[in-house]
Amino acid sequence: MDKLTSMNVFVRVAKAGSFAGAAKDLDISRAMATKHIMQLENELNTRLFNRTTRSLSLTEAGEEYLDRCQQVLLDVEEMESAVTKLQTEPRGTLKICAPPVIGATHISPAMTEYLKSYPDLSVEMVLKGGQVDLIDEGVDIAIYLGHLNDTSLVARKIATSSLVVCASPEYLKLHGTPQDPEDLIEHSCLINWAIPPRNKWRFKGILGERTVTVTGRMQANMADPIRNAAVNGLGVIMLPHYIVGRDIEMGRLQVIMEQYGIAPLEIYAVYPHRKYLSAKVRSFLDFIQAWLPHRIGMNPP
Amino acid sequence: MDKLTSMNVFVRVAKAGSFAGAAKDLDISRAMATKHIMQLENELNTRLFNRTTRSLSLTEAGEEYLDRCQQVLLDVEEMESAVTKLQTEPRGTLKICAPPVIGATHISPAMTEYLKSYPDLSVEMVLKGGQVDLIDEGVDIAIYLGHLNDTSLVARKIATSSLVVCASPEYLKLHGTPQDPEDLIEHSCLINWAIPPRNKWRFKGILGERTVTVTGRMQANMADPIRNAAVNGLGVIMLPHYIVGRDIEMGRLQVIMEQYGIAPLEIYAVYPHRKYLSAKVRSFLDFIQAWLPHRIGMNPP
DNA sequence: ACACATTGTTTCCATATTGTATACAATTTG
DNA sequence: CAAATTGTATACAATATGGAAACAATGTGT
Repeated sequence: MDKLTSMNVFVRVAKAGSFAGAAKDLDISRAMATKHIMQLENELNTRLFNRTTRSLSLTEAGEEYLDRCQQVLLDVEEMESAVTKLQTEPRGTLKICAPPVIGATHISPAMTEYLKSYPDLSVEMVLKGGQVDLIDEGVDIAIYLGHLNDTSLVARKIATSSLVVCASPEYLKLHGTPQDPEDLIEHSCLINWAIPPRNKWRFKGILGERTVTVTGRMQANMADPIRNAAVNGLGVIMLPHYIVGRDIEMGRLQVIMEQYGIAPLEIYAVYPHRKYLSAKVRSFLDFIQAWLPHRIGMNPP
Repeated sequence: MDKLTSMNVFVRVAKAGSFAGAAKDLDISRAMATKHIMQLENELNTRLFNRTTRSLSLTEAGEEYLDRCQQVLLDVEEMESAVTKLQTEPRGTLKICAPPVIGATHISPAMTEYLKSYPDLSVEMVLKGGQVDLIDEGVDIAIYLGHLNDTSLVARKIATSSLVVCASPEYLKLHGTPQDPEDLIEHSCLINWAIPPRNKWRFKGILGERTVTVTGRMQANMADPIRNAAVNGLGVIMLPHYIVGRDIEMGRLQVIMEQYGIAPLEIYAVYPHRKYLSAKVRSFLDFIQAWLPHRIGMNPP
């Protein structure tokens, strides 16, 4: 009895929640399904399912076995396609993590576009900011803003977005329009800690570079509240163009200090450093790297 | 034909360098060995061995297949023992990387002691300083000195060693004995870039902490040349006790500024962040953490 | 509450596969 | 150049595989 086959049957039974369902999926008899599972249980000397003739649930051991089985099966598949040099299609589940705004506005549309090409692939998106433990959470790819100094994660720059300083017209009318970086010290600058450059805003003018440590009436770890506050006249913000572009078009926000250069925000795709990269990860990285720069209104990196 | 069995046969054949040898190891007939390999080759549509009736060599595809096969087989074994809750003995090969001096003087003896308990385990030691790419090099555990800021590697503090400032008696007679941290600026301080605190020596005296940036006539990326130079009167060094302890005992070096406190050197074992830690890694970490602090002459962390 | 349908399991059996023994050709070694 | 050893091919016995049908257990619908 091929153990890998049995493992596969096990995974399918666990997913289907029934022997009969899995048997139909795999096009085998119900009898064989039980035999495979029994074989595994005998070899492991461990019950994998709690079954009362009518309902199925994984035991604790079964839960762990399932998790690892899937990994092993994927590894084997990867291995075989790598050796056969058959560039197999991405398949399985791609779990991706991104900051909320860019995730919702850009990564997610990219995802749906990407999925069209690969019917055997499904995707799981987690939108949250800050550092994520890729391994523990089983994340395949994370999107990070700005540089990340972590040697055992691999980061690939997939796009850049220009940073713009802006405020609502009302605010500027009330407090005046800052002309120089130093003027910002007197202003209320709203800070998003999740997006570089945080509270150290660096400008490149005719006279060289200048960095201003700004403060203000509001800080947050997400871009949306900050953007909103700025629209409502609470202060000056420095955010990537992809977040405030629309507000600027609509006149809700007004760009200031355009004469100064600001190093653009760099957007990275980050993935765990593995010896062999799975097809789905490699493929999506290539895709997003080609797709994103155009949509985000900037040149490719 | 059980594919995992076939994979195992393949690995054994590759290692033995012959079908007959592997067959004897596995206690099967030579005929079966060929059948297993042919089965794999047929499924993969790829030749794994170049065989001229009398000699064997892996094809390029075979090389890669071997590498991955071993990983998969280990994973499966790990999985089964994890699920069975049988704490299986460490087995396979443990590849460990350590800075040269501590590697030769402490890790290596620990290793031989440790190996006694586990007959199925073999070890591969790489002695080199600096950062190592654990994944690419297939290293299971690396020993680092001082703090490491890499979020996706896990670091466990396994010992500390006090740092001592010392110089040869001849040097001190010739240049005088420094009494205060500031005196060091006038002295030749030999720096080892591989061991913190490098050229920023921090002392804790009655009057608080003081950090001195030292310079001197020699720098190196390994402790030995520095130690040697100091013994030969080239200057003052700050090195962990486990390196210079013997020289101090023998009178070749003389400790100075003992009245100042120096934060001890922290010794870490670092391993890749994986969801499931293999028995051999977990077990060795526990061992070294219990073993090293006593031998290195310091309290456990 | 009760018949029914569906589920997981067991039994039986034809078929396919596995593994060994043996024979054979090719090649190295003494 | 003989002898031993290697990888492979063939034949055959033992075993395992997989499906059909029977069976027992449990929800479900009326």
